[in-house]
Amino acid sequence: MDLSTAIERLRGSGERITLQRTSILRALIDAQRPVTAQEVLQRLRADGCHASLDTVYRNLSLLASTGLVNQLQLQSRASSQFEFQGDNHHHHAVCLDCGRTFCVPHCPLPRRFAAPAEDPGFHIVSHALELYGHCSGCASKNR
Amino acid sequence: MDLSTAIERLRGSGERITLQRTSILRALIDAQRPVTAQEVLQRLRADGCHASLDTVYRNLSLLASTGLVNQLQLQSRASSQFEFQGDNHHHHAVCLDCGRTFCVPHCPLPRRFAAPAEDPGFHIVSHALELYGHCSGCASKNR
DNA sequence: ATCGGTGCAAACCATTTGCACGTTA
DNA sequence: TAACGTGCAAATGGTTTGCACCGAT
Repeated sequence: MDLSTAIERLRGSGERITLQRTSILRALIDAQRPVTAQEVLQRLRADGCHASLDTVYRNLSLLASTGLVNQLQLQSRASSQFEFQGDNHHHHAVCLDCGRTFCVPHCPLPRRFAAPAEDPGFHIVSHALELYGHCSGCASKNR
Repeated sequence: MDLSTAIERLRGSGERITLQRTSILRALIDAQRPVTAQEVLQRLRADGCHASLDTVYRNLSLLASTGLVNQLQLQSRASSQFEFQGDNHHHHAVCLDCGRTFCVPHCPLPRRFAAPAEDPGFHIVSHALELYGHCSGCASKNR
């Protein structure tokens, strides 16, 4: 999905299209990987768009509720990361050294997956898989 | 693994055995599922053990660094959850309504799993899988 | 013109930390 | 008794919120 499609979708759900909203979407699309709210703000500034951190949060949250953006809560990282939600289901690999997050297209989950033993009636609606390790950049630095 | 084994392991790595530490371990073992630091504190109080929240955090963090405790960061939940780390690898199912976390013994990951396309040299050391959905208790309430 | 969006500052809340005192080994 | 652990209170840092002004429709 590209920027203008995303904007049309937003407009379709009755939201106003502001400079900040457009820029935040563009920043996420440009990033190509999950980024923090702070990183979004920096990208906006670099882009010449004035916005405050609270506006970034407010909009990321709005975008997440429309499904255009996906919010990740990763282990051992203080702040959440946000990514533009293309239409493709995927997972993430997180570098334990630099905290950078990469996308992993493959999903190992079968259609039907075991329910928790303690609650066989648990109804699964979604899932998240994170791989933790060391990216090649950090691995070479540590050697 | 039981409480005394865990304590021996702690002692083995040169840590002092305090009343608080023992009680926190016991609370986690009793809980049988991941709980927040606050819940641990409540369990200590119910157990008649005086401790402050900071001590709970300090010890959970210490226990996590020794591997006796596993710290989970789940989506859409403000605070992290902690669980006693038995020797068994497992995953978690989180109820989107009540926030309760259940353990899922089965792991769908093959030994060798795809690396991120963007970084083929990424070295995976661990992973986490969370299933999100509705537990049977909440599902029946919502009906 | 209206109503939602934004910026600012202040509030919140989980978690962390400094320091003096208590406790384990 | 020598470290280390704990409690208290204060700091921290990401995120949220109240309110007055601004801008999109």
